[in-house]
Amino acid sequence: MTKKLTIYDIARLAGVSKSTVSRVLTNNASVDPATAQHVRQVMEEHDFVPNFHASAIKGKSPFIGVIVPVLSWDLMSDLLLGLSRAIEASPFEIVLFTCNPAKGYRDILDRILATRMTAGLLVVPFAPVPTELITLYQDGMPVVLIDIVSWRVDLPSVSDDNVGGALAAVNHLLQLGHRRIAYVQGPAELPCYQERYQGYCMALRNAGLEPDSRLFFSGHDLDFNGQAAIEEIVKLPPSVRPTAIFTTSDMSACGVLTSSEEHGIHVPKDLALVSYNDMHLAAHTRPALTTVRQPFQDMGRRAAEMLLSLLNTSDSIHSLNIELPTQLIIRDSCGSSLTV
Amino acid sequence: MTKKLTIYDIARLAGVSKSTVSRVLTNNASVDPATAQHVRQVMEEHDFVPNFHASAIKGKSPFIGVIVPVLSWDLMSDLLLGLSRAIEASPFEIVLFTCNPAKGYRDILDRILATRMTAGLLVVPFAPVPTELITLYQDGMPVVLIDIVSWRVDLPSVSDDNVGGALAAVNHLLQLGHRRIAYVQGPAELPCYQERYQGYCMALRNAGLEPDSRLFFSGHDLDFNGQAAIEEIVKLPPSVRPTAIFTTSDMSACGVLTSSEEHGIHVPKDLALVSYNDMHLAAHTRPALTTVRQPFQDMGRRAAEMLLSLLNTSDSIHSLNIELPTQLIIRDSCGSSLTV
DNA sequence: CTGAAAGCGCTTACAG
DNA sequence: CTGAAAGCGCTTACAG
Repeated sequence: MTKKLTIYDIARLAGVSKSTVSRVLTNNASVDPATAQHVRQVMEEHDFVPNFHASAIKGKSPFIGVIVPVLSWDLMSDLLLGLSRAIEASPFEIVLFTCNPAKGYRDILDRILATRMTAGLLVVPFAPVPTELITLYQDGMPVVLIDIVSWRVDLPSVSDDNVGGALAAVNHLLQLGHRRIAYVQGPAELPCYQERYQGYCMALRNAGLEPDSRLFFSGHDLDFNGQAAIEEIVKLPPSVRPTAIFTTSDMSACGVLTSSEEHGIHVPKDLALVSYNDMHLAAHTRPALTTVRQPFQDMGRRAAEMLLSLLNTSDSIHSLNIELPTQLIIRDSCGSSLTV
Repeated sequence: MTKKLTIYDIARLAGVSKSTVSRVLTNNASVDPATAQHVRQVMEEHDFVPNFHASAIKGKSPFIGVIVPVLSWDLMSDLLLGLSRAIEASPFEIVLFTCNPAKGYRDILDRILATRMTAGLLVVPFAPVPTELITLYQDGMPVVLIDIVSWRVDLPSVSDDNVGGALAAVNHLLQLGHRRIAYVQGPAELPCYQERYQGYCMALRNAGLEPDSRLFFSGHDLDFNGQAAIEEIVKLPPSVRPTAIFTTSDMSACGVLTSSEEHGIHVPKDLALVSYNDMHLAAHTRPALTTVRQPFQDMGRRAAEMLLSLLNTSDSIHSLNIELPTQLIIRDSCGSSLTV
């Protein structure tokens, strides 16, 4: 194994002291531009890369911690993709922590806190943000939340516009002439669903309509939700039966599709459907889903950029909160092309 | 910020020297069981976690590097999931490197090599395994390949059974009575496709059939592939036209589905379809795909376990190669339930 | 089995 | 602007 060079070797080769080499490495102290240039060249020639761990022990860590819940959701990869692209271009590396939602992130935060392992943290919270994280932030560790659930907390964050997304979705159905639009959501305790419901109500009211509680469906199991909604809907008297349905997640939409098929209900002819997420599968269901695209890749990128800037400026910027717009992707399930 | 404890503090609290504390930390030297127990208890009481970076500078790194190509493929998350579960239970953390396939992994490997940043490496190769990696391994850095492309190289690896998977897929179609089975694959230079083709041929020959070159389709763009195959197939004279099609990736199957629909070809009635991968969307297309499930989560887990054991035994185990079985998931696209 | 001491590769006041 | 020196928190021969 080729002997590893140290700053001492570089110092010797460049004819300076290792203090100077270290200074050009951290470039936070004044070094004569000419010597700096020379040192840099020597490092280049010898493919010198400083030992991360040695730097980290006194200086700052070269790692950015990324804490995500379930990796098995395809949109999580989009998020990781966006964020890793942004970090790739920086001198930092990504340390990935997956968090068993059941266990919570206390363990992980303790470890990070105790070991000063990371310079900053990018976290995708899946439960109310724990006070440990806030403490950590107040103590000087830069943290940026990628908040897809919309937990409100006084920390820098990137989120997406749930109200606006739902508004656009329901407006689209209204424009197609639908008046009775059912609403299906996941666990009611999650703020993102509350916000999407707000958007739904707002759209209806703007059109002079009132939400009908018989058309409201909520439940924990997304997969199952949509199916359950259809089971209820078919029992409704024709006069109150919806002609359209807004599912606040694509998994629910899949349930709606499955169950509709079983009941001989044709989507979109008999029932128009607009969904939420734009998971990869949304383009491949039959009919393909008209759905609100959440900008996960962008959210990842923006969050990483925010963290990187927090890392660069020693003065702690006050809590930034960026909310990214969503986009309605029109495919086949809403029957846009049909006359309703 | 609560003052960080060091082994010196623990030593003082436990009434021993920091050498002893360090020894129980690394537990690779003889320490009196009673004192070890006592020290451990003191650490426990004070929530002591050693500084990773400090350990890493002399001892071994607490990081396992994971190098993956595109994160945007949903099965990649399954892989990460399996591997992170296994590593979670260990004292190691995951450092994630995403590799722009265009750039290749030379840069990354150089960095890892130069900085001794990781104790071991889990890599998902997307291009022929570079010699740097082999050198790294020979120089003592444990490496395990998660080889979904089936690059053959003398390194510990976990892969899946391409020949067997294809064999099962085509056998299933043969059992349903199909005699003319088309074959669609991705880039021919990838060994995994060559192996799947072997399985395809093997199944046909076992049934006394010969592969027909007019039913062979290969191309780089998976998405497009399936569509292109259908375009060709419809031009074929009825006598040679296939009654079934085996696509070696789910993306191609999506293309087949789309294009079939356009041509009024009903899957599975007019054309039975068996695919490969079992991506998440496979269950949600219409018809849902009968497809060969690749055991990505298991592959991740097994690879991590192998690496962990490599990390524990100082004597380098000779190149282990595990090949995991695939499983044919029967859904609707093959028309199992129909009489052909 | 255990301490005192030297050292890992880097950073950072402290002088100049 | 730059060196010599002390130090980060841990590990590991070296004695005992």
